[in-house]
Amino acid sequence: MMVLETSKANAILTVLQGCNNLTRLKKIQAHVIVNGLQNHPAISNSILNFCAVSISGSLPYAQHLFKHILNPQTQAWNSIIRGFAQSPSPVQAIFYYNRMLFDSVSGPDTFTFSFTLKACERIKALKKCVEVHGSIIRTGYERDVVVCTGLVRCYGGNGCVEIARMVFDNMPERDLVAWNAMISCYSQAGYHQEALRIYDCMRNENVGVDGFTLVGLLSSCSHVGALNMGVKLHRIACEKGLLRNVFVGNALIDMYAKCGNLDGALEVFNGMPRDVFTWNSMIVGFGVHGFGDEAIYFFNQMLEAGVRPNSIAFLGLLCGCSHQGLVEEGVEFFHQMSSKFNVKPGIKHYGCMVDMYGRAGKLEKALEIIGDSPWQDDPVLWRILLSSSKIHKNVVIGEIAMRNLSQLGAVNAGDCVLLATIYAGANDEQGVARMRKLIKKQGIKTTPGWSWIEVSDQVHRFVVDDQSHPDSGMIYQKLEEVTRKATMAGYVEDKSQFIFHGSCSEECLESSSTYHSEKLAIAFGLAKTPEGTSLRIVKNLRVCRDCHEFTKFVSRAFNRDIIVRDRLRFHHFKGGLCSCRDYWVMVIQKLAQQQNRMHVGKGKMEGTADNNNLSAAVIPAVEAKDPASGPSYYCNESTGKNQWEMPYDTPLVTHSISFTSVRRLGGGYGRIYWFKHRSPIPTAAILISKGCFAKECRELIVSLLPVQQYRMFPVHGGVSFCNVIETIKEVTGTFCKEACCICDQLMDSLIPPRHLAFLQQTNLLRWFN
DNA sequence: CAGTGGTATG
Repeated sequence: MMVLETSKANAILTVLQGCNNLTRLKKIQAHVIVNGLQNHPAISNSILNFCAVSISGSLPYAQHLFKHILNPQTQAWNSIIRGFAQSPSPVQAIFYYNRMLFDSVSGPDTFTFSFTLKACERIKALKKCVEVHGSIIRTGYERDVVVCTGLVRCYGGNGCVEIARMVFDNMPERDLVAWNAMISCYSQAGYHQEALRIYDCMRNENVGVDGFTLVGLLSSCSHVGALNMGVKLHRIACEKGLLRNVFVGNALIDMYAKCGNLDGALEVFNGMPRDVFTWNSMIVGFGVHGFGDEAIYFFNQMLEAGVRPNSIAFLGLLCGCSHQGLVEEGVEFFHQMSSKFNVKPGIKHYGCMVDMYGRAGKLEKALEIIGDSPWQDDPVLWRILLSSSKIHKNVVIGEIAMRNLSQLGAVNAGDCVLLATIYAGANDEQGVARMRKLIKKQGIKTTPGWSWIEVSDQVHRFVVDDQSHPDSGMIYQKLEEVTRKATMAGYVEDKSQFIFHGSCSEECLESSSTYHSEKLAIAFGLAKTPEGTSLRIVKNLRVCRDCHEFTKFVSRAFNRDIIVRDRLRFHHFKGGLCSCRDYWVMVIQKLAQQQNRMHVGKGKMEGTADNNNLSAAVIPAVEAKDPASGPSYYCNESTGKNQWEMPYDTPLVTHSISFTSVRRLGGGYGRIYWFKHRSPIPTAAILISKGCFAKECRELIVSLLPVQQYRMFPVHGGVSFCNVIETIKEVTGTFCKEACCICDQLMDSLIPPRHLAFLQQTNLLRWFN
């Protein structure tokens, strides 16, 4: 009999392995039940795992299955956590993780942690990550490579690059994935030099290189304009046969385009399979170089290839049109966006339009665009208009733009400079004086300017009047020589007041800035590279007029090609001329001071970061309500509030708990857990707070507690769950899971109706909001 | 029985 069952079970397991859709699965399931194997651990796990994890599975169904598992084992928990971690609502993974820690006899293992960390990373739950980290250490899994890699990613993704690095450094061994995680962490956080630097360490450890490594490194190369490094990576990609990897190819295209080498980009493009990213990289690449025609060409090719353009394709397209002055085409594309391609224009698209009209001198039209856009309350568009007004010396529109900026409380020094320049152009001394006063009053707040230059695989960064470079002395000496030669070639230093010369670089505003960062970078580059090679410099701001002139003459005097990528576009200096044909004077700040970062995903970020805080967690309990399985909590979708579905006085059986929560106590969040020892009357309680309970709150809580034994417990990230468990042991004298099962600590606003009424009567509700 | 990673726009 046993043998027969085993062979049946094995047969079913084999069929399950090949299962690829839900309908089929349900048939197999029926078969399983017929054979009485529904409690076979391997089979039920396999079914659950398929439903939770597979693309052709079904998470709700997995949840349903999970609910009916009596004592889910670690693997079952893992399946459901993993399923949610990769789902559109990773927050539920954390919900299950918490329940696992509290409700389950099964403890977490390395898999649990790696799935949970993935969820933390995706929803940016830093505090939860810290806490999981605590649990990892406590359970002794901190030596596991995969778990640590998850931690590195999670910390990195939450902006804690240094912490990520610490975890990384403490790992007993690091595999390729771990290195890749560290590289992409640096790269995505904008620590490009570090990303490239760590690659050197990596090479010493013989872990090899794969597509992931290359993508991370290439992304950093494009940000800092490290073409030489990029070319080396290109070679490695060739050797490893990775050129047909779309990710690598796309990263290469982007790198070549951002480093100003469009031929290189084209070459890669021609030899690889393509996806949307590929096309976008080309369109954007040509667009930011001001090659509108080419951008349009690639756009049309993309359509022919049957790829649907998305908002980024249009951004590149409009940017190209705007720079090349293709107003009609740009307008046409802008309209087609929504009418033909069903892509909703975003603020950046509107920005391009304002810029396009503004640049073409159609300022009224630009004003109209802003009026028609949903972003009138955003300073960005007004700032673009202000810049356009400057190009065309239009005082009236300039003042309109400024008025709007000031109404939005968004005026900054750069704006004042722009308007002052317009006034100066109109010989309005008073206007200029007004702006000067305004700048003074506001205090000049500028983005510090810096320039990057790559010299023999090393990226060097300079700021204004930088003295921090080890070769500082040499650099300044060289700069003197360079300036002398440039002057002999005809360069005249333009130290006159920024306001009268249309410079729009913020760097010019920096106090008595004698040596802008790019001059230092140029001097350094000239000193450190062989004659005849070209210099590539990347700036975070626009090139100022003086530096632009300077670079022109340097390129002639030293017979060097100098390619400067500034915030907005490329300048190819050669023989005393610049590819932008001094267009830069007109190329305005446009997107330079875009602040839409603030708008994108604002609520989301703030909301989740706070909500996932451990004891404060407001993670919605979205467990589907299943009438068959008795009272439950659920999240009311329409109000977003968690609902209490259990009558307050329901006598509870084992595995249930009476629970109430108090929010915002003493400046933190609080929570009370009541425990039952197989009896409907709570025998002990634990009060948990993020900080300390306010005295009056404490009194209230204690008066509400139907128990004699209680304990106040401050919670700190990283140890909280363990603290709670320890405390349960202490308070109850034993650690009996059935007796003291904490249910759903996450339901913050879970206040039973009767309790709520009481709170309203006593005006105590304010503590809950 | 299982697990970790990637590109374009700013």
